[in-house]
Amino acid sequence: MSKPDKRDEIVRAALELIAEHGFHGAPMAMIADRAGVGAGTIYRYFENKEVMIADLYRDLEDRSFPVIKEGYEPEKTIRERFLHLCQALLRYFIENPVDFRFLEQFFNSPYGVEYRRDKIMGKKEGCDIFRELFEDGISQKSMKDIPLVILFDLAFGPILAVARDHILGFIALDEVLITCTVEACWDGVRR
Amino acid sequence: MSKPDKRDEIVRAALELIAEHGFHGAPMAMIADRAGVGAGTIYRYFENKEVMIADLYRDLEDRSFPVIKEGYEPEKTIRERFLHLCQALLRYFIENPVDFRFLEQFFNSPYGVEYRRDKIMGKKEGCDIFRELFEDGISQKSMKDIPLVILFDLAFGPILAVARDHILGFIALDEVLITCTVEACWDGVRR
DNA sequence: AGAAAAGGAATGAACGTTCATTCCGTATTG
DNA sequence: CAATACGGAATGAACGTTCATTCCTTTTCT
Repeated sequence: MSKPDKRDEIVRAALELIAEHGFHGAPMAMIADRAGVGAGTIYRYFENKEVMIADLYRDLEDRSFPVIKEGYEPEKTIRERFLHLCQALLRYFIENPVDFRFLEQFFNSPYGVEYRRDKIMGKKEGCDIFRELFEDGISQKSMKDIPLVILFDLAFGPILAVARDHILGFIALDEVLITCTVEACWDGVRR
Repeated sequence: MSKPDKRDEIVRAALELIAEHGFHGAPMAMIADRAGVGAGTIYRYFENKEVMIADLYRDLEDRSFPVIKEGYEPEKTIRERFLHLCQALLRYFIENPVDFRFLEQFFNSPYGVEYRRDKIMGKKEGCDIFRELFEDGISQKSMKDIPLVILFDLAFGPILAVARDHILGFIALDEVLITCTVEACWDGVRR
């Protein structure tokens, strides 16, 4: 394929560098360099760095959500759905470390925090499969009856921590450890 | 105005600004300003910004560890010790949001990652109460027999996530919710 | 008075962004 | 068909800003 679009090259380079060095450690000049384009070219595709980061995130959502939802069967039990989703999430992170590191940077930045605020406080709709699952879990009394946000933290806190430690090389996750971790998360949220 | 040492003022100002805006959003000039000192004065107390950040972290450890260990009784059961420690930790974060936000920034930065690498990979000794507790927990078969790092993530992942959400205003933690959260963490790590 | 501490303007490096210019594929002309 | 004109895409040197750090003057302390 002759056409790795310039934009695609920029997106790839930006994701890599931001994942590796954070927003402030990834100057536009360096991104342009790695993408093999001129510094000014980036501004033909993105209004400025801030907008570029937001677009990077949107692209990433569009790529990752379908993968994570793949094979999800809403008819199964709460427990099975939970395990499936958490495993899919953890696997996605392990297989796409650049995406994971970028997400960490994003959600630790002011933009990410604001994004989350909008989502929690109503407005936005996102990967609502999770929300539905947890609401079902509570009303069917298979999960603890505590605020949704805390339930999320109990489930995703460990997933994110474990993914980070794997990617940083502090542990080597295999199938067995993934299963252990996800089941331990279930122990945390189950009633 | 006898006491508040210049150094203390600088530390306070730096902690606040870094907690609020991150390392890159807290220029030395702004720190000097808030501390009520000249820009050059900072360099009489800290060799440079990097060293200052490391010192800030060490100061913070010295202040927080004693508070968290307070009232810890090594004779009690694993479960009781775990609950005590996690509650103390979560309470400390809630009562010292500036410290918490600084720690988040620190551990998301290259320095923090390197610090953690040293600690996990042997060399350093830190708040070893936790390590001891978890090793006891495994050998006494009251905790899951999985790698220590994962056990840490299962316990602290949710604690940190919940503390963050509280400080960002996404939930309002009270005594009841703190207890719920910590007990859910126990459900995650217990055998 | 002399030494130590504090101050803040000066410095130079690094950054995001701009813009005059170049490049290149396509349309137009003779 | 060859030569020329055109226009949007791409470029990267240059700009203005911001930052950490230095340096020299002023203030404070003994």
